[in-house]
Amino acid sequence: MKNKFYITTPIYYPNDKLHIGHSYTTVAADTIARNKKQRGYDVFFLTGLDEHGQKIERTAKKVGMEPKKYLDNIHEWIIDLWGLMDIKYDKFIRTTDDYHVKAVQDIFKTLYDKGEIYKSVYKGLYCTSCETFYTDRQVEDNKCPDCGKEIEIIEENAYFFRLSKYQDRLMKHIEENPGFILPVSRKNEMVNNFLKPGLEDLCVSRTTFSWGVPVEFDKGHVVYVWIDALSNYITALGYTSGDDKLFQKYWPADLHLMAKEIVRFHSIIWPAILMALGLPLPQTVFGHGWIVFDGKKMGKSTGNVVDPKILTARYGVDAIRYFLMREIVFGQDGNFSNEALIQRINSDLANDLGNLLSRAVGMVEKYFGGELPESNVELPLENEIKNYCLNTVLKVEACFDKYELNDGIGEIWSLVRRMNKFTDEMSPWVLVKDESKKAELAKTLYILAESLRVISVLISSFMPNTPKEVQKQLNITDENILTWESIKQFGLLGKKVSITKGGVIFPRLDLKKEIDELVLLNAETQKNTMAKKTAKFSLPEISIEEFAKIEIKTGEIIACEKIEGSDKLLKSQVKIGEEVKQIVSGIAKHYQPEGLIGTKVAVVTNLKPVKLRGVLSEGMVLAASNDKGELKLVTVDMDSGAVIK
RNA sequence: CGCGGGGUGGAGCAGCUCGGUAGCUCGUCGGGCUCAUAACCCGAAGGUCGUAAGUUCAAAUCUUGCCCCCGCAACCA
Repeated sequence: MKNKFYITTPIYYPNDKLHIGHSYTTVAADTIARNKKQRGYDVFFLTGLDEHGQKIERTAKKVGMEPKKYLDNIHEWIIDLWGLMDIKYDKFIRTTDDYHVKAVQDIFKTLYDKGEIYKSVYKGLYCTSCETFYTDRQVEDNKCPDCGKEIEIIEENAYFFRLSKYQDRLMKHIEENPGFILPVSRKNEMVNNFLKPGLEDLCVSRTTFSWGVPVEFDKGHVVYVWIDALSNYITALGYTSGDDKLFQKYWPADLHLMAKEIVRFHSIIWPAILMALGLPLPQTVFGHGWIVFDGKKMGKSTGNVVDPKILTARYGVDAIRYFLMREIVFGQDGNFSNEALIQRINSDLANDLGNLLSRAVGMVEKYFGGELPESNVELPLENEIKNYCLNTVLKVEACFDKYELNDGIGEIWSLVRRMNKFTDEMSPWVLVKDESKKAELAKTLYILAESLRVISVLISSFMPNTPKEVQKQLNITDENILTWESIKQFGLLGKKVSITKGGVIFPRLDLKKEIDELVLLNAETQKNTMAKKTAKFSLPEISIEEFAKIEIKTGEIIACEKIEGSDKLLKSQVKIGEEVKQIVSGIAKHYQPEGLIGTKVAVVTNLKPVKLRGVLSEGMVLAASNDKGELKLVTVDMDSGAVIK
């Protein structure tokens, strides 16, 4: 009986655009899944989309689409991305899928019937933007501790989950199962920050929006994200549906993989829900780190968004997957930079691996016309190499089991280097000159070829395509010697090896040239997507009457200064005809205050005044900005006070 | 005291949970080789592990204080 292995990524929330971080999680999960599969586990790999909630509802509205339509577009885009990244999931769940909706309703009802969920009146501080309630202690100055916006006091009927009840059991479980939350630093964080201060019951329904799973027995209530999204891990397996074979087989999950910011939900709330349902808990919740770009968090405003589609198109999926899994210590924050990517490709893939294949195959062809004869001599180094290969396989297994992916790859690459060294130690180009050393020569090349067989299998979980090319050049067709078990034996490659020299698998890249190209490509794509986006998601039409409500006039800036404590805001006095208005604008990064004096700009004059950073603003200065973060004020060569229509 | 991450040879990082010879990749310098993708192999230089104090026979690793960098969050009318 094979062991099963159930692995999940979070279901991503497509409110904002997905970025390389999501690819990172998914690639990591795919790599682990492939490795387990290779090693004979019966693997089930789940990923998907979290499609409910107020933010989705709003975003869809903003772009003038039905939520479902909006989500369908995104869904398509992601399926395409995962295809490009060679992600082989077993199931893709969407929380809008019928079976999920039904199962969530069942779960909610069950918990309610069991008394795990109770109805109560919530009177509390609520942030509409974050869709979150906060306690008195968390809120300061009437501002949301998370987003800083105004907090409203809301009183609503809502359902609560008895989270507090599970405090002790959770604590006990975490202490007794050291592998439950990984890495360990994250476990400590959970215990110290959340469990020790004490858990409060959790509000699990909402009446403030409707885009979600309705609570069947109480119209107007919608199941909130905790139960809706987290339970995807069991509903995807058919939990509560008529057919729960998959659930019986695969639950509990062996690994919930995610980025560190959502470890809390998975290590506290989710287990408590499972306890309430009387279900076993997942084996491991693993929180990996974030990817930063050139030391800075990536973002649209900084123009450093890494587009996985561009990168895979240019360098191939394998190179990108290799880089992500190799460069970043799994579990910690890591850096992504174009330089590092190119250097990795050059040194590891081209120089070490590609070159090893190239020189080995090249010599078989050059010295033996592509057909390696059988050789029975034993080389002094043979045993050492054999053991090196075997040990590497075992070490890689251990690394994968501890989810130390980058270390695992490191082990494989020391084998690659060992083989390059072996080549030098044997110096086949010297042996070839001595007719009596023919057998040693043949054996040397055989060992090289055999080690490449082992390497090709070792790398296949994170590089799905390269092994095929290696195996093609070595003419390996027998699937039996490409299994994980088979590489625990050295010498399975047929005694007579024939090779087919192929192309260079990883060409060396010109660092400077590539960096320039990438910057260009990135800028272009961003422009394109931006153009597409505005075309697709333009604002709804308005009537001339509506437009007429906006009063725009020319105004002359007569004074301007920076606002203390803000790096973006300028405060200007603008003369509009006879009147002077004070206007605050977010242009400090683009203009020096002194330079603006005398500038004639377009001003919206009938905007409702507001306070920004405590400073009154009585209008809006118009400016044009593009996706590169450039900004230019709209200037008008007319007397101040002229009406713009 | 908003939250979080981090300060280790020129660069990027590992090691820290469970104290005990400071390790890896890149770069630099010198050498070797010529099968190979100007690649490969060997050797060398280079670190008081941010700082101060404490615990200890022993601290990069544990404790405490301080300094510095970064990300998030906020203002964009």
